[in-house]
Amino acid sequence: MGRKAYFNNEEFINSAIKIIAEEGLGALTIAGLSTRVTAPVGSVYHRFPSRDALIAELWLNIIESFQGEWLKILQTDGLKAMLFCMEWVRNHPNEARVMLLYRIDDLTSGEWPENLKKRAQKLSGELQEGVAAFTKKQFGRATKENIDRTFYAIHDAPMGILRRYLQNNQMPPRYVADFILETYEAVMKKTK
Amino acid sequence: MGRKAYFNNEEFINSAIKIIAEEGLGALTIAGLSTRVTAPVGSVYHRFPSRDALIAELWLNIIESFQGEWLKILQTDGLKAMLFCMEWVRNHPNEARVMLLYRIDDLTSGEWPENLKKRAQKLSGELQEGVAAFTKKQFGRATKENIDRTFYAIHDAPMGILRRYLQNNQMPPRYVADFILETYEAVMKKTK
DNA sequence: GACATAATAGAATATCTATTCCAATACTCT
DNA sequence: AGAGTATTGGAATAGATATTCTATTATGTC
Repeated sequence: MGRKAYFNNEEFINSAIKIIAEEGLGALTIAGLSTRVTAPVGSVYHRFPSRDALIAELWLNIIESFQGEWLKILQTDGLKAMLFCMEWVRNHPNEARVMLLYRIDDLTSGEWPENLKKRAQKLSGELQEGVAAFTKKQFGRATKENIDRTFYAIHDAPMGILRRYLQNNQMPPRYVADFILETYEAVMKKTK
Repeated sequence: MGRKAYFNNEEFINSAIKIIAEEGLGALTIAGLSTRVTAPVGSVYHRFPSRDALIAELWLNIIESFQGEWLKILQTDGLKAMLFCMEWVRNHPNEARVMLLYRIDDLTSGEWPENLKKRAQKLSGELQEGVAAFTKKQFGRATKENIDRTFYAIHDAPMGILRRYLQNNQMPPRYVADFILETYEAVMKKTK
């Protein structure tokens, strides 16, 4: 039933990620994306209702991929979760640039399709829960301050420094791991 | 000689900062800015050669203001410099949002006017020097790793967590100071 | 092989907003 | 007062690009 597809969603998503990572969000035009994939614009709109939806989709893909692994590791080991941030950035430079250098609020403007909203909510919920659970395990009680403390140690601080390298189109040096490790140990001591 | 000005550059700059901080970069249109200031668009273009130039100008104003004080403090005390980040964000919420949530590369697209380029270069140079000098004072030698370490402790880590609150339109709680303080002490011990 | 349909093709359209441009004003200086 | 000019005022223009729309082309089914 119907013609066979030459292209597939992933091609468009991945090319779009590359464009944003390499040339910035402004460089992501539907015409440009089509050219890059050697597809007609119609084939983009055949798959994605709008540019915003395409961007939301790629954003969710990235976050789901990162956060899924990260939370799994976090269930057993905070230290590893923190170091995983660094490895992930090194292994997914394009995705990392999109995730760290842009905020979703600025990537898209209009309303999101319902199904994407759901995915976003799910991600947000899982994040909250995962970090809260780890905080409780670590400190006994998951107060707001303790949760913030945890989030700082395993996410904000590592991502803060990694962002700087990505901004300058550099690969984070290995020794960055020392910094965030020392932070983790200092900030996550028990009995806080 | 000539008509007296109703408006002044600062009005436009400050309103533009507010617009970006409150509604995002995309909401900053020349027509919208004019409306907000109750000025005609001609008066914007009378002062700024282009939207990009206006944005570059407001960006430089913010960075100069922040970095100037910050580096001065850094000359004498790293701990205070780090805490200053936090106070500055609390005291300049709009400017902080622009500085922390956007990167200048994405704010503007075209070439900058020559004079703005100069200002940007000056800022960049002063930053390098200031941090290198402090690193040398702290660790004896300003190796690349030590400079990165310093930068992490007094800038990346604090800004990393502050960014998260700004993203959620929240004021960073006071206890954030504890986190970054503990980080500083752990990461900046001598003899590294 | 004809039909139904999924997908490609890409030209035409619609929209948004930066920028231009030309008057109209109000101020200073002589 | 008149000349010269900086500035306001805002309508008109231009350019970019997201989106629509109407073929056209394959593919599976009967």
